Amino acid sequence: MGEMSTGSSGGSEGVAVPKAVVARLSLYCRELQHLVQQGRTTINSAQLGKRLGVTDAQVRKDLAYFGQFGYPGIGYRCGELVEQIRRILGTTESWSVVLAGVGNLGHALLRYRGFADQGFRIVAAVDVAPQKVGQEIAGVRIGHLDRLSEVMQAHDIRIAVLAVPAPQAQRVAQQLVDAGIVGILNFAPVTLTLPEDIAVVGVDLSIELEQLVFAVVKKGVRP
Amino acid sequence: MGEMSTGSSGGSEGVAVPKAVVARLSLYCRELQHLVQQGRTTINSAQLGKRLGVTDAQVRKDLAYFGQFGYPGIGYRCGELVEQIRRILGTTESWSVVLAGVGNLGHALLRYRGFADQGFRIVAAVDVAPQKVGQEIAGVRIGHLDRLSEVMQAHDIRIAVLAVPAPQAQRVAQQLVDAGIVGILNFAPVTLTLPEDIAVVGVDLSIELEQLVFAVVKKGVRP
DNA sequence: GGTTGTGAAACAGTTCACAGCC
DNA sequence: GGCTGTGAACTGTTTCACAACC
Repeated sequence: MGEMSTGSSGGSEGVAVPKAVVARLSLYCRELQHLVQQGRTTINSAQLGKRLGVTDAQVRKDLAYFGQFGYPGIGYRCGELVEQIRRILGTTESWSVVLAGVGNLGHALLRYRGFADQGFRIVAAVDVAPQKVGQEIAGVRIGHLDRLSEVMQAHDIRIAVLAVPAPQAQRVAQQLVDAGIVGILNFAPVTLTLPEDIAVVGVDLSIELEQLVFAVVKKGVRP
Repeated sequence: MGEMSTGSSGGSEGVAVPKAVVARLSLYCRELQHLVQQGRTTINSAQLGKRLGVTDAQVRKDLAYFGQFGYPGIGYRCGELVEQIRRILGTTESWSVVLAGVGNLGHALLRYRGFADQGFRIVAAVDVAPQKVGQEIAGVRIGHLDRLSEVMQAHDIRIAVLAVPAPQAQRVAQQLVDAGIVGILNFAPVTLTLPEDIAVVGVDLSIELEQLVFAVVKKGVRP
């Protein structure tokens, strides 16, 4: 579990950044993009924080992990800060993504417009069902899982979205890793066991609902 | 907001429970359910923790917030602990859910089997598009957003899944609250502004990918 | 033997408050 | 005047380590 104490290799930042800070960075970025769309040019830490339910000091501290982006007496320039955060997150350039598993959810993810807006492009999909392989959905051709390596090399893909049924998830994840994938967004309701150098972010829709139910029950509500 | 009282057994919560603890509770529960399916009857904190990447002490401390569920020398009985955690989370009984917004994502959520497995039932859906209203998908009738109150009362619904486009999200969320919804699982990429007593859990698919990209870039990978 | 539950210690994250800057 | 960036203080969370128990 504990690694990367000596902040070397690749990343330009020395100190370890709390995971919670990175999560908030995405929220700041999203809110700032909305502000830019509305034509707003500057915002201060208190105003930005209030919109997201965090304190002004928190906003400043979070950003201070990565540099000095504000202007004393003014605040932050919205457009400029969006670019800086995108640079920090690594989303200034567009990322090519492969989708593994074109079921209900995979199908919806292929058509989801939100990804493109943030610089993500699902450029390929793979599945094992013969009736799906060869099809094209939202302009994306579905290949066979066994041809994964070819697909990945053809499109220079590094990260994958895993949307296969739970029983297949571990096996397919391993195939993704074998083919060279270094990051997986996992929608299957299982904990993947993979090499430490593979990044995994899990999204379990039922768990999100459970967390909501707990918050609701805490307030005294019952089904 | 909590007061301490209640003697010992019969677990009711007095102390504030960290959000992170509740999140892990869901993970424990999911893993335990898999274990039960495999026929396993007991597990100790170290084994359970290892599967999820947390320490044994963490597992025990998390559970200790809610009572004493383990057996010294043995560990935890899987089936029993699943029930206890479900009781804590409030998911022993089935929850009825309304889906607001039957686009790509909403469509997939209506068909998603994972919800039913965890005791969630999307029993109604609402939208505003005339060609969608009146349709039936996965056995769920789509009603008009304006008839929300009737739909909710008919099915005794407390919580909602919000899957409308970003520009409509705040307005529709307000309508949900006005109709009596007390918890919202929000898939729209916006921060909702709602009364404090409304529970909101946000899932932004692009943000999840951003977090994955950051983790990958940290390791030295580039698109 | 093995394992839990839990105070105490250690660590991490957040808030405070103010110097410095515009 | 307004606001950021940041060390120091504080709060919350995780880990340690051991008595109690099976």
